[in-house]
Amino acid sequence: MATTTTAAAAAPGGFEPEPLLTPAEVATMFRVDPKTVTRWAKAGRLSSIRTLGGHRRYREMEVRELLTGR
Amino acid sequence: MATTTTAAAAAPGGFEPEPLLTPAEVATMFRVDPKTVTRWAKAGRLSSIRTLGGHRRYREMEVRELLTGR
DNA sequence: TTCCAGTAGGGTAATTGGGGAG
DNA sequence: CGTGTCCCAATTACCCTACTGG
Repeated sequence: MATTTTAAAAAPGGFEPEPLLTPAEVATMFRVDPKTVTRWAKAGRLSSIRTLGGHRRYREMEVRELLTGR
Repeated sequence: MATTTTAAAAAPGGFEPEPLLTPAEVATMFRVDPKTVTRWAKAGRLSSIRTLGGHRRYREMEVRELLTGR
């Protein structure tokens, strides 16, 4: 496997899996409580993807942009 | 339009093989542990195809729909 | 055939969601 | 108005050993 630096492909169909972050990871990045991140998602300030069990996952790209000040 | 197959793998007998994903691939897409994907399959939340050795394979189409909130 | 990363199990600890009060 | 903390139930992550897939 020639995984250079941008290793992202996980599906053989040329399908690109999107990098996601857990609530705890986002909370750490913003230096807030995970509950606060959940509130942001509920308020629509932050888009979230749900696991089949109901847990939230956040787009790394979106979080990075918000951290960078957009 | 006789064969409107957009672009699919060839199969003897005009049979269309369905794109399948491994537990690790599905786990990466949802940002969860492969064991969690197995749990989803056992709970019936996600349909799975079993290999002759007992390993599970998942339909890429179904996984993508679940990811997109379908 | 051998090799080994990945998977299936089971069991237990850690996160998360949701509500609600401060 | 926004955040951190408490509760409980549900979901998920990590531990191990044995077997499968390419």
